[in-house]
Amino acid sequence: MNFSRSLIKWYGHNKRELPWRNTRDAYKIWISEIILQQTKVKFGLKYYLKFLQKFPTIYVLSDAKENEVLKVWEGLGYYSRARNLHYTSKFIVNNLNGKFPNTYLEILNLKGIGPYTAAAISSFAFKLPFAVLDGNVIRLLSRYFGIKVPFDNLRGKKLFQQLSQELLNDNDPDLHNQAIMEFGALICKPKLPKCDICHFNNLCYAFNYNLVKKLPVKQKKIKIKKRYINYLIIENNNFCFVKKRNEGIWRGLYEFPKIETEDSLSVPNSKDFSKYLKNKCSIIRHSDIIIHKLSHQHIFAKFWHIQSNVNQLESCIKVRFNKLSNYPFSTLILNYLKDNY
DNA sequence: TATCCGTGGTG
DNA sequence: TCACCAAGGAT
Repeated sequence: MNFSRSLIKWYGHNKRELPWRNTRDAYKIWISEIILQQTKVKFGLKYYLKFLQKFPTIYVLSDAKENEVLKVWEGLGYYSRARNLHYTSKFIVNNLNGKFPNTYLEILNLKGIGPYTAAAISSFAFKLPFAVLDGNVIRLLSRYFGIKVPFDNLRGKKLFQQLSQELLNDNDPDLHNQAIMEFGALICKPKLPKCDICHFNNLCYAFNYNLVKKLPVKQKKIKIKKRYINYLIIENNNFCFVKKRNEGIWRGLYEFPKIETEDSLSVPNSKDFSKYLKNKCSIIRHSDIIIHKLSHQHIFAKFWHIQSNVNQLESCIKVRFNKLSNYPFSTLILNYLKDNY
């Protein structure tokens, strides 16, 4: 039995029951694949169920407001996925008569869909012979074949993609792709892989040469920036002010007006405050420093509660405290609101 | 092409 | 505690 057949047989006996595996509906498969990008299955599952409940068809999604889509996505991270999903739903409804494209290249051309997702949808929804290459596949191939080429550069990616495609079972590309990813997720794991019960250990290069912990090889290291942000919760009776982010991290989400400083979180000086508060105001209290860690930056945040009589703020909207939950916020702000209101 | 984009789990 | 990583893609 060849590599692919063995994987598919293992998959048949060991797979997890997941809702997107019981459908050929390209819309549902698309949603699941976008949600699962850089996201653990267990975490993404609840968002998948919530998303399809709220947006059961591509038409419902295309009719929604961006705020609604981001609200459902709230807490999941990588919010451009939600914005692109929304954009592409409109594109398909308006230009493709609501019919999800059924060729690899057409799918690949959709916004938010790259090589991995195009191969996944092509194979799962249409049984087209395109091999997926994700973190699971890279790890498995790297170990099994003893590939020491770093995967996080163009040469490495091409090498792994080609190998992945060569191994593909053209008769069952859908099962093959599911199986190889599931095997990577459950057996050939990043840490403490289950080599003792692995069907392939006798033929696995890394296992035989004690290189399991060294493979795959990653070249680059990420650099982490530090940022210092004071959020101003400006209260006027039952109202406060928020504004929509238009760039950078958390684009499309809402936040309180803020004062960002360079080196540390000092008390904002009166000049900074007066930019926002021309009328009388008083600081009621402030939070401790909250450290919010993201993949590329550590944010040191402080929330300032300010009593004021201002009725409008530039580029801000005025929102009742009990209506804040209608707007999408970052997890950083969400956690703070949850603990303090 | 290097960097940016989130959050939570893991050992 | 902390570095690493997850069904990656856009710019």
